Amino acid sequence: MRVSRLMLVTLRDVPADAEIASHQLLLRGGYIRRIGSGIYAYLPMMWRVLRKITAIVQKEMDAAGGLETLLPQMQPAELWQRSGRWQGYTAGEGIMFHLEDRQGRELGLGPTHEEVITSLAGDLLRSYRQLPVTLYQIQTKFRDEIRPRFGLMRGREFIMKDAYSFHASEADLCSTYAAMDEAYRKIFERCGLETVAVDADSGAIGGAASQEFMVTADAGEDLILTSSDGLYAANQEKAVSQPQPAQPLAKTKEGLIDTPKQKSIEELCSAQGLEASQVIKVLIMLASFEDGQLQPILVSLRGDQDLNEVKLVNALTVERSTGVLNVTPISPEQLRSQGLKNFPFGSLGPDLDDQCLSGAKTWNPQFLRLADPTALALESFVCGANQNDKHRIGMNWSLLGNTPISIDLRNAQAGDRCLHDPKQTLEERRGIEVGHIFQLGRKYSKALDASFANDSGQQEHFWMGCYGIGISRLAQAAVEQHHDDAGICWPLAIAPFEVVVVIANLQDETQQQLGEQIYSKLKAAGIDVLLDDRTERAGVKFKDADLIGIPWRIVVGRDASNDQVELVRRANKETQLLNTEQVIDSLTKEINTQLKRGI
RNA sequence: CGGGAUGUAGCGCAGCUUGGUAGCGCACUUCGUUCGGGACGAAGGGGUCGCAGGUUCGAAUCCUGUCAUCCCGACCA
Repeated sequence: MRVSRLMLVTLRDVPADAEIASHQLLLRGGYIRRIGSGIYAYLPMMWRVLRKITAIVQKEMDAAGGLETLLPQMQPAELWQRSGRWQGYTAGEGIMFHLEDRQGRELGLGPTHEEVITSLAGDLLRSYRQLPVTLYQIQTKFRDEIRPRFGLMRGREFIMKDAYSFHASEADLCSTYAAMDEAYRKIFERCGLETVAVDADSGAIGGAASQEFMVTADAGEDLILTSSDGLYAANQEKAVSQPQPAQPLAKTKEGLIDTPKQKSIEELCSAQGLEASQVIKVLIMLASFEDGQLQPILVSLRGDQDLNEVKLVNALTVERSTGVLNVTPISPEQLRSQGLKNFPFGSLGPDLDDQCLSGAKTWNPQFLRLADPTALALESFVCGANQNDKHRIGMNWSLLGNTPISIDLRNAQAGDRCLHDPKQTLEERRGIEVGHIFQLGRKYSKALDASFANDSGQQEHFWMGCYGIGISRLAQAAVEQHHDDAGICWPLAIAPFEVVVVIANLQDETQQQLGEQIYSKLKAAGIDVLLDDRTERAGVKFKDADLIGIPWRIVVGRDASNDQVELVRRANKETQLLNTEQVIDSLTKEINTQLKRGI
C-alpha cells in the first residue's frame, strides 16, 4: 500500500476530548474517529489491526476445538424473559439497547449471547455423544454503558469475540475452561501483550469460577492485587486477604463521649486519639431488587476498611435469592421523600433502631444488617451513639444486642497479607480487562431448559462455560502498553503494516527507483509493506512513521546511489546500514521468525 | 442518574468581563524557493460562533431554556 493512497490524515495537535495516551494516539494517527459518545469509526489502518487480532484469535480458538459461527444481534425479548434477565438488562441501570418493531414486539440489541446460544444448543444438541461443543463468534456488541470512555476502551458499540461451551459434566467443563485459559494466554502473548490472569467476580453473567485477563497499564480502569510470588492475583472486586490486625482498644467501661463535628472516621480519630481500626463504621444503603423490593441495608465495617460494593451486591443476591438492580447510599433527601426523620449521620451505630424506618412509604421498614468479620472480631470498640455528636466507647457486640449477618464485605488492600502465604503481601497494579472466562455451570441451561440425553437416556441440563475477548479494546490496550512520546509502537503481530519504506526525497530519481524496488520485493516476499511515496519533506514522513507506529522503517536516502539504506526498529530506534539484498533478507527472516514464535 | 467542566473552520485555541456584524496557529488549494526529523514567502478557500427563545437599533458576547461532548462515581470485553 502507498501512503499517498491510504487516506492517511494525522493530527499534530492532541484532540481535546481524549484523555489517555492510547486514545490520543489512535485519533492523531488516523486510526479512529468518534461518531458519537462511545461510537467510533474504524478507519482503514485500524481495520487492518483488528483483522490481524481477529486472525490470531480465530487460529487459537480453532486450535482449541472452537467452531466459528455468527449469531443475530437482534434478539427477541421473549428469550431474555425466559432466562429472567430482561428486567435486569433493560430496566434501571440495564445496559441493553432495546426497541419495539412495527408489530409492537420487543427486541434487544445483543450485549452478549448466552440466551441465543443456549436455546440453539438445546435445540441442536440432543445426545451426550455430541458433547462437548464450543461455539464462538466475532462480531459487534451493543451495550448502553452508563459512562462510555477512553475511546475504544469502553464503547457502546465494540467488537468482541464470545465463545460458549456445552458439556455433559462439570469435569468436562473444567477441562475446556482450562483449555481456554491456555488459548487465551497464547492469544495475548502472540498479540505482544503483557497480561496478568486474575481471579474475578462473575458479575451479571453469573456462575462459579471466573478469571479475567488484564493488560497491565496505569490507565487501566481496574485495580488488581498480586502477591509478590505470583501465586495469587485477583481483581480488587474479588480479592481476599488477611486484614491488618486491629489496634486493641484500651479497656474502658462503656460510656458516652461528646464528639462535636466529628463526623468522619478521620475527624473522630484525630480528635479522640483513636486508631481507625478501633472504630465501627456504619453505612446505610438502599438496595433495589428485581422483584421490586426496596430494602434499606445497614453495613458495619471496621473503620480502617473500605466497603467492596461488588461483594455487597453478591451477598444481597444470595440473601434474597433475587437479582439486585442497584445499591446506593441513602441521602437525607431520600429520607424526607419517604416521610422519615433524618438519621444522625456521622454518629450512626450498628444498632440503629428499625423504629426510624417505620412509616416509610415504599421501603421495607426493617434494616437488613450485615457486618464484615473484621468488625465482628473487635472485642471492644468505639461506634456512633445514634444521636448527633455522640459516640460510645468500650462497646462490644453483646451490648449492642442482635448480631448482624457476618459476611466478607471489605476491599482487600495493597499491604494486606496473603491467605495462601501470610509472609507474602499484596501489591497493587492497574489493569485493562481484555478477556474474561467463566464457568457458568447450569444457570442458563436450567433457565432456558436446554438439555441433552445422557448415557442412560435421562434428560440433563448442559454444563456451560463462556469466554470473551474485547477485540477492539485489546487493540487500544496494545497502544496503551506500547507507545512513547513520538507515537505508537505496535507489536509486530498486530501492526497494520510490518514495514514502511520511506523515500527521503521523492525528486531524487535514484532514491525513488530504489524505494519502489525494495517495496515490490518485500511485497513479493509476503510482507505487509507500506511505501511512503508522498512529496512531503523527509522530516514529515519520519514523524508520521513514528506516530502510526510501524515496527520497521527502511529509509531510502542519501546513500541510495551506493545501494545503501537504513533499517530502523521503531521501538528502540536501533539503526543498521544495509544494502538492498541484506535488508530484504534480514527483514524477511526477522519478521517470519518473530511471527512464528508462539504459534 | 449525581458531581464538575466545555461547546467559535478538519484539529488546537483567542475574542465574551465593557454588545457594534469573527480572528490566530496547524491542516487544505495555487505559485515560487527549500529538501534527512513536523521548512519559508506570497496568494487563496473554508464558520448556522451547539440549538431555540428573549432583551436590544444591533448578540459569539447579556438573560432563559435546551442539546451535545468530556472528566469523577455505579456498569464491563
